[in-house]
Amino acid sequence: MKLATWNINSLTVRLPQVLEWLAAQAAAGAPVDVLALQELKLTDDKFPLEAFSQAGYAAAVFGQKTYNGVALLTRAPRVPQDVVRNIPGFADEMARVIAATVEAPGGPLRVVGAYFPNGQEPGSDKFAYKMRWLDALRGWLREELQRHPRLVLMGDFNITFDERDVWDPVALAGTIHCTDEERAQLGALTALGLVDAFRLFEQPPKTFSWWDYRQLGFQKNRGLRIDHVLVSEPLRAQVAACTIDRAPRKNKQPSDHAPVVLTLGAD
DNA sequence: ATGGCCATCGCGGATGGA
Repeated sequence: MKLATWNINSLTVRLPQVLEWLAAQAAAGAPVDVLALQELKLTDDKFPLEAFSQAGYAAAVFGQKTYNGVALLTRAPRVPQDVVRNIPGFADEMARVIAATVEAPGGPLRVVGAYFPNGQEPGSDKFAYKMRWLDALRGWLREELQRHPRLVLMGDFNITFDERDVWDPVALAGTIHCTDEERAQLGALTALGLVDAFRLFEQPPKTFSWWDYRQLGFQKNRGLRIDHVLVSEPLRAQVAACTIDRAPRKNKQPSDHAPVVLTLGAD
């Protein structure tokens, strides 16, 4: 079973690339079973349900005009069940979280797709919002993990774990995505019993999931690893692989993010 | 380097992203 997360920075612009990527995975013999999308930047009524349906996918959508917006795609015959939008009990104008249960080998899987706040700059109002949002996410996930021990949290976290995730850890020390406060929040999340699937495996150094559009960031591999897949402890033994697919970042009009892919074995 | 790039809204240039 294959799951993936991808911040596509406008589904209006990137729909053809998403369909093309899904088709390429299937053609390679390993179709994507669940895809979490972030930054749709469109409302639910503009979501291309029909196009995904023709590609063999059902969808749960939580859209928003201009900013944010998240969705979960599931390959037929799977459908997203028990869908939850945003963090229950946390009032939020922004569409950042969508959760659903999907069938999987070894039992149902709870999948949480999330677009974490950027935070802009330490000390800013947006940074304070990011911290509040992370507090609320953690509180909710603690309960969610009790209800659903087999849980995957994936998305654009907008936080690096450590200096391995940063192209220039010295120059970027203490800047947004790299602050101690953000990393402490990430640590608190993993302390709930969530594991960074990517680091369960030996990985090439300087593997990133995002590159700035400016200054030939991708060509020079000046990037960050800020998109993550976290799995709950009961799933750890099932994790067969976790990789970042740089190929779509080479497209003509790419998203600034690349998809992160998780492969789960039978058990 | 005051920024470079990209998407949105909307038709100029601000805002947000990371």
